[in-house]
Amino acid sequence: MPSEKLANRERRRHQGEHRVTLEDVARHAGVAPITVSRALNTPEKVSTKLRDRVDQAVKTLGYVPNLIAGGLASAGTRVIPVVVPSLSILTFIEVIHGIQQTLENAGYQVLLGSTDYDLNREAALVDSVLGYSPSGVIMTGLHHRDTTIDRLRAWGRPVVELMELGTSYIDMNVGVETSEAGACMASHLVERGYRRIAFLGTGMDRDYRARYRYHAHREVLERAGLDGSLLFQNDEPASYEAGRRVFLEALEAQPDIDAIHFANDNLAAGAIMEANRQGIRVPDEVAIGGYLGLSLAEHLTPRLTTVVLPRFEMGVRAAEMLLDRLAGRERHAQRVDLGYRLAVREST
Amino acid sequence: MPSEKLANRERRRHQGEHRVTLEDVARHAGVAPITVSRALNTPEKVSTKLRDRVDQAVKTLGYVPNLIAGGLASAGTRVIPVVVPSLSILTFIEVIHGIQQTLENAGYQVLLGSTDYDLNREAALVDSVLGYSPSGVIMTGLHHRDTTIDRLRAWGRPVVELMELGTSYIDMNVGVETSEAGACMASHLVERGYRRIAFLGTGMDRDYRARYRYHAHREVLERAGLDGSLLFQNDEPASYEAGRRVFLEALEAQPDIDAIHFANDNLAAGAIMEANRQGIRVPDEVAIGGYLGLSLAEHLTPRLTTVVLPRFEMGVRAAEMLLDRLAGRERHAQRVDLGYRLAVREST
DNA sequence: GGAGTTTTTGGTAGCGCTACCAAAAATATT
DNA sequence: AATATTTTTGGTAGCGCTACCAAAAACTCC
Repeated sequence: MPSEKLANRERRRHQGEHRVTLEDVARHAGVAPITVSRALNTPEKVSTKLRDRVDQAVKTLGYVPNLIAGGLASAGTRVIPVVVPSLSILTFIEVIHGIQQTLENAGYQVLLGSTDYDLNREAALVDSVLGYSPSGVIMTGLHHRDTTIDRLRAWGRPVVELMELGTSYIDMNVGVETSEAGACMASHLVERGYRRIAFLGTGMDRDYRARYRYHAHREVLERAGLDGSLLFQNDEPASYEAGRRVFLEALEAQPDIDAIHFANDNLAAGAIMEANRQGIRVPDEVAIGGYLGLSLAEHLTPRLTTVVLPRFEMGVRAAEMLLDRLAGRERHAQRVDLGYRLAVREST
Repeated sequence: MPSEKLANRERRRHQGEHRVTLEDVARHAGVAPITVSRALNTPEKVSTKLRDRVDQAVKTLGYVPNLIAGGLASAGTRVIPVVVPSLSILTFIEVIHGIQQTLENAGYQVLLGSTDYDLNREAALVDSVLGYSPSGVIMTGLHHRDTTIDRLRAWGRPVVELMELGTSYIDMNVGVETSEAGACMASHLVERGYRRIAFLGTGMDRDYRARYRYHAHREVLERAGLDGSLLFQNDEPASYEAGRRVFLEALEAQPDIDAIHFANDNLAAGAIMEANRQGIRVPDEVAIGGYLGLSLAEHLTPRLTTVVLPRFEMGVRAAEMLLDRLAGRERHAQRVDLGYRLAVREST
């Protein structure tokens, strides 16, 4: 014969770890739970008198709203996952900064995910973070596994893909025409009269945006009747040291190189600093151009010519596009080209 | 007379937005919902046969676990808020990187919060993120509002405070003795024979760790019979440009300064690069020391002498301490001194 | 074959809040 | 004063999963 079951109100979970709930606040304030919920979330629907009582009870009891329960009840949280390929590259750091600042000011929280340039890892990460019923998602880049694209499209909530612009994106896209940006620097070097122009990068097997810029670079050179195949790369992550190394490798392999288009400013800066140490005069002996627009570029000797990518603004804009969608506004186009600009300085 | 109420099963929320639930998976696999939950979360408690059926159903239906509901049911999520004062300062970026990589590899997600050095904002942020029933929290620094300290202590889950070490911390503390680190550089400069040593910083009204290092610097100098009051600062955030500016201000105000202790490497690097442009020979005319250990320090000409703070490792360690606590292990002490090291290079 | 133990599977109330429906109170209009 | 409308407040089932309790099945030992 079955043992006697506990009465409903005797059957409690998590014995011994009681936290103040909205129910407690309601009892303390002498109102219904839904009135407490309204006082906190839509105060304009509650009379001043009751609002004051609720606020007093919240303070007195030290109540912290359980956003998990609220999220379950309302089918969503104020969390926004931001998925980037790397947290050790300044590009993404500044973008995250722009996103985080904008979202936090709007009362949202950023859930940070890093894929290490692995699309399978990205797919698993997306599945994981969607479990938190976020309000929207911000992804980096347009390259994903088909499963990821299908999942996010089917999900039906706002998705922003940032960094490079493309013609096929899940929901919204903000960034720059990365190939054009590469072509811009290549054109600049050609117009400056350099003839033996190399492209130097690292980790380009994973960083397809750098590959796009190299392809554009190559096209510009070949259209100008120059050799576009001068490519030097290794598998290291981008760093000053990697820039230093690949710079020396390139000059040793091809001493007649008269200009170098670096895949990014970290590499270019590493090269310029090494050139300074070795007495290689930039741009007299070899011109150097970069990509990104790191603030360091303005302080080097010589100051670095670079293509400036508006990273912080990209983050801000991605967040704003998402927030507008969430608020039912359509202030932004679905695809926003932030543009880049060529900062011509002393190194070319 | 009251209108007829909907039957319970006819009364549904969120009409028109059905997502696959664990219940659907259970029906499809022909098992109870709790068996699906077990298959996904504790598979060793489910027979192979049923596990396979569940996995198949998950794939077929494209089920994504609702972590909100799971979090409510189990009184917690696998989210870890990480609260830092700024996302534009490399120090914290590298720490976040260490945290995020370690937590993500352990199946946790980082919720990113930034306080902009405002303790009131920090208090509000803490209240907000606790609402997600996180497993633990990582804070930056030991200075908080009393309300924040009380709240986190009462919360009763793991809390790690990182960056500087102290004697009073909420739960766990990992970092370095920041005053000693400041004293270390000051001692080095004194031992090198410099007599007119200035301390240069920015934003020190907010950055109390920099103030601690200055106080320690001052003590070392005065104990050596030197003038410890040579302090130059402004209110800008730390940047190469700020470093450049405050460097020129200091030299103009006190041309006899023969060494400078910078509050961080960004400032020091800005100064070195400006010195290069203006033909000021470092360390011959003025020695320069920094704090942090930025990788840039090794590439400047002259290479920067600095106190290296293990930032990435600090992040990794903070995350590991939290994870150990969550797993019921006690591999780490509650207070971990990571130590710093003085990297003596060419600039002193 | 039966008793005892362990493993596997299941039922369901509850986690905390809110969407939905509705009642009560207050205000405006006639 | 009565009626109509608007504002404010309330009841409760349900959001999706799981802790807790329990039953069923499988296994071991005698």
